[in-house]
Amino acid sequence: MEQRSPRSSSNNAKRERTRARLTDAALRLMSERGINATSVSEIAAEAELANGTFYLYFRDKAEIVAAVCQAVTRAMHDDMSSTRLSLEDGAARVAFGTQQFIEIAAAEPVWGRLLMSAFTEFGAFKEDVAHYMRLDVALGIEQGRFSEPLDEFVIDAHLAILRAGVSARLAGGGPDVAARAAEYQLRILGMSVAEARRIRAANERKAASSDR
Amino acid sequence: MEQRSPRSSSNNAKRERTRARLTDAALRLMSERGINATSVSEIAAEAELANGTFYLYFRDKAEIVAAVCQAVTRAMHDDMSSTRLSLEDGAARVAFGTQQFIEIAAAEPVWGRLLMSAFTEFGAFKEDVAHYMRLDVALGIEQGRFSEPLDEFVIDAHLAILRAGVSARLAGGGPDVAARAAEYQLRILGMSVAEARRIRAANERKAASSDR
Amino acid sequence: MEQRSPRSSSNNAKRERTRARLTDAALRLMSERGINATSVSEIAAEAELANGTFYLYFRDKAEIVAAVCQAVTRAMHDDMSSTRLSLEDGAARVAFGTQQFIEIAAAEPVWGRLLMSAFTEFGAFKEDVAHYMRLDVALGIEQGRFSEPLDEFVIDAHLAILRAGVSARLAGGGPDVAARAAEYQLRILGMSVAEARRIRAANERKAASSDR
Amino acid sequence: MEQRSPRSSSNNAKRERTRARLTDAALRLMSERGINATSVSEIAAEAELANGTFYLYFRDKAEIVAAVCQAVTRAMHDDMSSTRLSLEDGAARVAFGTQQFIEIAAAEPVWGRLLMSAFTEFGAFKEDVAHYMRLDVALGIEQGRFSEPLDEFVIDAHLAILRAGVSARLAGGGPDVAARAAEYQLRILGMSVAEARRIRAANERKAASSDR
DNA sequence: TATGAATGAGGGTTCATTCAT
DNA sequence: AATGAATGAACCCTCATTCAT
Repeated sequence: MEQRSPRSSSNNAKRERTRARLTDAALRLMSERGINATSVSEIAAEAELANGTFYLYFRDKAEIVAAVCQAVTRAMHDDMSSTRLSLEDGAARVAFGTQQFIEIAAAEPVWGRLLMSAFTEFGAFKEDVAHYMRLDVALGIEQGRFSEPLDEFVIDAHLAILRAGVSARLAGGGPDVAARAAEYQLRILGMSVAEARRIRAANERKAASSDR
Repeated sequence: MEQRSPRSSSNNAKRERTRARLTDAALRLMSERGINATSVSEIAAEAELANGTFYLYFRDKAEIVAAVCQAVTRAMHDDMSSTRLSLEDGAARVAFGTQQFIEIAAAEPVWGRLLMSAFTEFGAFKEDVAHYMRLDVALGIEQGRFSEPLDEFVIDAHLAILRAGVSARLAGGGPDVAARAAEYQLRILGMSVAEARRIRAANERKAASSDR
Repeated sequence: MEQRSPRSSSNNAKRERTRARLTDAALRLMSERGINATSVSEIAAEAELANGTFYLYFRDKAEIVAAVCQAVTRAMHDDMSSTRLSLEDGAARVAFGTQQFIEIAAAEPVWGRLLMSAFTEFGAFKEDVAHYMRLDVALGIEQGRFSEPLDEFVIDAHLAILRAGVSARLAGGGPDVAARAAEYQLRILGMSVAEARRIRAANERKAASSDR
Repeated sequence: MEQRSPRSSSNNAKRERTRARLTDAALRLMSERGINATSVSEIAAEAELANGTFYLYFRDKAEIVAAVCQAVTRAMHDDMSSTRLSLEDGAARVAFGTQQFIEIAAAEPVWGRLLMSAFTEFGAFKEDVAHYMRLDVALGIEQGRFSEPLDEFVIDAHLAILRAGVSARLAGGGPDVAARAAEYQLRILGMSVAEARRIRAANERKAASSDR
């Protein structure tokens, strides 16, 4: 109580660690059985914490759902960024982003499955993913690569395809699902079949050359 | 014993009416708050029936969910069929089907919202819709109108766009959402932007000329 | 309404038949799944009658249970009486009665199983069976064949052995179970092992010579 | 974190106390009205706990039934053991065990009544009691005291007599019921009336000299 | 901060019984 | 006499949340 700063800093670190234990546990469980089907007690137990401790870190169940979804979104974002942002062609970015997103979801099925759950059981989450998508699409439009306008619905359709891709991939679809999803998105944006295919092919080369 | 038929017919009528009260109540509630979030007691209460009465008409909750989804599917099907089947071009059929589906969902938002719920919370239902979709897509492919193969994923993508269309429309999107969704589907199938637009335009004319 | 007598007699016949349908149904079901586990609706359905009809014949569930138990007791009694009553030795009667009782229960497992159920789930029934038992034991005592007094407990013990015999026989025990149960009862009554065995042997001969 | 042990010990103490409240309540109620006729809510209410609390201590109703039966079995066992095992004569042991069992059941009618219920409504329990019985009977057989073989049915008959004894005693039968039940068992096993009576008499002396 | 015992509303389901027809 | 639709209390069980320690 006297030495405020050091103590509270260590406390903060501890707080952070405990919080992480909870979100990790929640991620694991919700990914496996779905968001709604995961109970607060199960989360606490998985985190090796007492039932009531949960409420020292989250106001209610909704709050941890939000936190976990955000965490996964962020983690996926971290796993992606490097190559994608180096692409100057908006269309290539859109395609590469989608393809990578799906591949990461397949490589980390815990993330992927949570996302699928979040899409259907936790509305607020959608916006998180849509954000990045919008940026890439906007870039492509600016560059005159796409004929479609940038509005709500085009993003909705994009997201829908992304979801379908993740879902199919998690359900055992081969890796070409990712590339196809990307290609479909380009077509939706108004790109010709030939051009979309070219970008897809280029991306598949890039994806193959990057380690993961 | 003599007046068998009238009696049992009146009883049947009553049974039918009560059953309808239940499915109607279920439709209303599930449409509003989602399938899982609607409890059997709520349904019974909304139907102004005692809790236990529910189980005289449905073995369990799953059964009424199935019944309601089936009823809505059937109602939508009835509202659609006539014109669509008269179209000989598979591509036109695909587009017309999607557009009409979305418009009906918008005209009967109670149906539409239930469908959205059913897509995510009642797996069996998806297949019902996918079935008709597959037929139309197959026709188009046979006619050489599409370049994409007819496989799982292409249907998944199709359904995803349909869902996005219904959802956007229910959320307040204008009527062009329906036409756009149809157009996107055609593009996904590998049709050129111009051709897809042509079919969309033709469909919009047809839709306008049919009363509903 | 005018011709009271003929009508009501035919009605009585019909009433009786319907009542029998219900008790038969109850017997079948309760025998299979136990008394408590059989519901009134199931009984009515098995009797091909409407739910509510049941209450025109029985005040409540307890009443049909009583009726069924009584009916079975009576049926068993009818199946037994002839030979047993011709035995003049009380000890032989006791043994023969028990043995036959168990054998009939094994031959008509529907009866047997109901009895087992009734013993444990329907107290009042016990007295029905005890009645006949008491008579035979009393006779033996009068004849000086047994050393034990005729009181509550000796009858309880008797019944307990009878029950154990029926139960073991229904559970797959061989036919010697019936003879052994009878022998045990004689021993309980104070008869010497040798004498009890003699009577058992004599009974087994009688049982073999009677068709059923 | 430092005072782990005291804290958790106090918690354990509380847990133990609450659990005991529940088992006690269950014992009382099940003893009065039977096992099946006692509902979880009644148990919780009798224990002055909320409904849901029950499930923090027992997975389901079956578990508390098992726990209560086990507890009573154990309590009875603890109340018995000392003298019985000191008897070297298997026959004496059999008789003494039965007599004591019945007497304890009479002295603690709550236990006794639960046992009666358990015999008929909780199958698993029967085996618990049969186990000890078998040991004693086997000993007597080994010593050549009994002429009957040690098989399923002889144990069934034994149990049946024990049950009848407990039941009669609880229903108001005098203390000689216990001794008589024991005597009957010996007779069933093939011991002569005189010898059985001798052992009974010896046991009654022992029982009188033991405090309870 | 952390615990974990306790809560109680709510979920799905069954069933003896009543009553209008 | 017969029907069978309707009732509603009761049952077992789950879970988000609170609170004394």
